[in-house]
Amino acid sequence: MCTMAHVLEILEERGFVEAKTHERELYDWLGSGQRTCYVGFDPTAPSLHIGHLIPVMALAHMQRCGHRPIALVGGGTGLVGDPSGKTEMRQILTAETVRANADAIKAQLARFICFDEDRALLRNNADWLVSLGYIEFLRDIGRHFSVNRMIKAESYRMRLDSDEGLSFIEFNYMLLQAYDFLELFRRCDCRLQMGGSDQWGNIVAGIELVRKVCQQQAFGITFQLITTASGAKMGKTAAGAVWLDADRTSPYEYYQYWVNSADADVARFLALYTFLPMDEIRQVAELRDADLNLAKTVLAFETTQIVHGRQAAVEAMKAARRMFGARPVPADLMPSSTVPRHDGGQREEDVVPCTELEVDLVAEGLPLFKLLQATGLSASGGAARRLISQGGAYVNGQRVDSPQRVVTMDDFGNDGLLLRAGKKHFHRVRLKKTQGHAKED
RNA sequence: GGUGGGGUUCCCGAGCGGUCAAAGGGAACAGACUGUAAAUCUGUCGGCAAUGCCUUCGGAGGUUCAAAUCCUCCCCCCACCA
Repeated sequence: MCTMAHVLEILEERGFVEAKTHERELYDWLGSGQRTCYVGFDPTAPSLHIGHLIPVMALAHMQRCGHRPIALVGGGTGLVGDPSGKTEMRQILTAETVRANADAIKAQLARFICFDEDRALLRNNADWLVSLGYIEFLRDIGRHFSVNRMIKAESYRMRLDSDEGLSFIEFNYMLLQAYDFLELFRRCDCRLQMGGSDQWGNIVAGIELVRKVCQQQAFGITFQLITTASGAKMGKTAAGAVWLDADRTSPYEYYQYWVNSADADVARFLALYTFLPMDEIRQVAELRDADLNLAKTVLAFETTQIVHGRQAAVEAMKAARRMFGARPVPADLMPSSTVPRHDGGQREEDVVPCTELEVDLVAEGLPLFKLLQATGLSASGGAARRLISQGGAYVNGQRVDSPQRVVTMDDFGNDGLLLRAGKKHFHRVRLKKTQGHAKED
């Protein structure tokens, strides 16, 4: 257990914290022993995405400082849907979906947090919420809540003022989340809840419930809403969210998301999304212009390594280096990073997205726009034709100038054919023997 | 339950019988410039075997040579009133 650094100082220094309750008492409480804290995750999808990373990293820092994090999967609250900060009503999930999603999320959390020997706990609030009796809940919990206060809460304001309105089921969400806190306090001596800034109202409600019911002090921390330098939410790309699940977002794409970070975001993201020491991260301030790309390499490598493992991260980096010709990271830049500093052996593993085509399809010539469409580089034939006519299509590094371009066997080398759309989107196409006459070799 | 206002292409939002695949903005994509950055400028932005054809304006019918635009019924949302 590391005792030299106070977790609150770490979280503050790295830019996580937006607000906290009872600052003095919270600081003392966290500094005087092993504590238990929790963050809730609604299992609305079978994978976490980059937007979830802040609370996940915060839990990881908690554990690294010797505390015991609880990841609370909202199997019960997921059946209700949190309206906080949402402009639209959540889709209501079935119990089976919630259960499956919770299992998947647990596996992903394990990449950040060690669950061995109860060093961290995973709980599902379905365990206590689903069996609640309505009348009993109203009498025991509901009586502690003032509707007057609730409707003034910022978290409900948006929906209360909107055209969409707020349904009663959603209005109850605050009570359920407050009740979660009470249950975790009782079951696990958990006195700290953390969450996004939109969770402030729900967290405070829980703190008050613990005080009213148990006469005990509990605490809350909310995190900054992290946006990119251009103001966009984290993890939004044209293709949708950037997922932690390798089947939804490949390690290569994940790496690319991070390496494409804006200059202004690099240092901030290193602090938030990696575990590298802050004094090394501060070096980034001295980098200028293209040198910042080196820091982006470190950022992308570290983040990818945490989620997908070292092997995948190395491959993603090598692929990026091959495609974009990035320079190796010098030894003195962020030395704590385990990013490979030199080009290692020439592995031919290719993590660039790859499609296999049957030889027969190519033998008589395949229009390029069809191929662009088939590989997903273009959404439709029309989009592919547009891409070509705008000069954004490349075959083996050569810009294609004719919309009539046909791909033939001559375009395929040992590595197949490398397609490129625009500056950043690569796709490899390999040939496979057509079934039926696979005998020639 | 009453009255009024709405549901338009990824989002916001015009259109209110033909000239509408549907203004404008945003997002996105491509090009130029670059550093796989930002900003800027330019172009594109429903689908297709493409000087044409097909699908789209909450749903189902109807009127008309012609409908996102008019009529009928239905579904959903909002506001005020009860």
